[in-house]
Amino acid sequence: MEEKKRVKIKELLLNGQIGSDVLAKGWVRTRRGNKSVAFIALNDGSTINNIQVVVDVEKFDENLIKDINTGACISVNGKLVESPGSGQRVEIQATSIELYGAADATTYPLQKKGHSMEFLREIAHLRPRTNTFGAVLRIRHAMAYAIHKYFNDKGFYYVHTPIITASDAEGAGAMFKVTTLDVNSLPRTEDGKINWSEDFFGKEANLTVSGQLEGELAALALSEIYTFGPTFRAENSNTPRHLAEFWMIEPEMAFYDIIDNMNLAEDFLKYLIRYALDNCIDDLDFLNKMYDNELIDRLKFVVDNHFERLTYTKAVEILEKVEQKWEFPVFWGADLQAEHERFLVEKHFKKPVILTDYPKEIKSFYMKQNEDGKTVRAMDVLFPKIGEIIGGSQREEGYEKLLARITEMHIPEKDMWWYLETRKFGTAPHSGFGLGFERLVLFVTGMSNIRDVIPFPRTPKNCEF
RNA sequence: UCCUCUUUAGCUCAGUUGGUUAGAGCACCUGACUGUUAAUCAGGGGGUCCUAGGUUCAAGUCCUAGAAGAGGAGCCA
Repeated sequence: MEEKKRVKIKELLLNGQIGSDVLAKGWVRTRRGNKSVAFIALNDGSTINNIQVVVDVEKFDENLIKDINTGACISVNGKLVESPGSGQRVEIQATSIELYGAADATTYPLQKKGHSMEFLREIAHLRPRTNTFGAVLRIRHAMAYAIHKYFNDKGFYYVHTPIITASDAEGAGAMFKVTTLDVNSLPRTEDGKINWSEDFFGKEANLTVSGQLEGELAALALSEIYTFGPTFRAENSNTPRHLAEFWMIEPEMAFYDIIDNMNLAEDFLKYLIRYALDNCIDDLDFLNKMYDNELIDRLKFVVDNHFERLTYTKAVEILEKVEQKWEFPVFWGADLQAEHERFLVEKHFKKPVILTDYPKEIKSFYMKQNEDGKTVRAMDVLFPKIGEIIGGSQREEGYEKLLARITEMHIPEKDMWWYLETRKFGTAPHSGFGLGFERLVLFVTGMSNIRDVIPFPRTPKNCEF
């Protein structure tokens, strides 16, 4: 007998030929019906849409049909026919069904009805089988693919920066220690401090908080590069926008000034959102209907409008003039708080905003200093709902100026020797930025909690699965 | 880390001023129904009221401590 090939449900629904014999495999979403006919909604993850399998009950073993309930995995042979019922174009008239795995209805935690996001987080091993997580995971994949495609098409090289690092220089946040020492009996030096020279790397090591500094090294050789990998922050942040383990995209470009950097960031974000609209519309329609009925309009709005660009100084002027009580005072030199950023994006400009030229005191040591001596060429891209989605800057390429900042900010020069050498030998103007991948997926899916756009969220007090 | 709220059936929740045997919808089980669309209809089973201690004749309900979850803030991406 000829072995039939499984066809994905997405393909069957899109291009399935009426009258053809087909083989479909997937997980049962629901089973409905009566004594003589059963309807099975089958999903294999290739699309948010289910295919309807119609079973003439009398032709099948009664016990087999009984076991085909929500969560079961089956293989279906049958004929693809036009559906007489409304709601679907085609359906499979089953001729034989193989049960791969039953799912005991009394203990299977997923129901046909919706569940709360909180409950689904407790069963993260099963939540990919829900419509919502299927949609989110497909969109997440599409965004990862589009990121690589965008940069590849522009001639950027994908550089793998280290995940374990000995430098703690960027100061982006608290780090996770990496060690093979026996924590119950740590080796000590004579003055009682931990003797890291006995550890695996012979010195203190941590999980990276950013690949930027290493990315700069590559950009000062390959011109245009990007990193895309996991990063780790040991901050005790309990918010819907923070994770202890998250993925970050960090392009770094030689010969780009701050304007080029902004142009790239805006074009990049619009490209990604447009890609989602062009390639994930079924999933977006579902999310738009179930969670956020302004989602698609908001995505289109971002694609169609210029991001508002203004300096920090100008933003402070606007905020100072506004008749509004702030929880945190606004004055030149203060870091802008969430309430201020939200006001600018959601009330004042009503569109994405790029703020530039922040006071140097509130920004990192590596940012290029302006001639005014007070500000640096930083840029933050602020989005509605999620706030800062991108942070970036033109980098300080002058050796003396960089060294002065490092000294001022009490960063150990000996740890930064390799970074400083790029300014000593063949330095070049260059720029870059960081995009939090989950923040992007959060915006594109309209989900409200970042724990629901990554398969296995790592947050304080949570490292299950 | 700070502030606020929440925790009762598998899930989502109600539970009055502290008072008899703890309530609903959905899910599940049984039955009915020859084309369903989160199918429908009838019946049934199902409880460590988050944990520990306390007040009281009596605690799901009041008090204290703790745990977990959520929202806001800070930190940031």
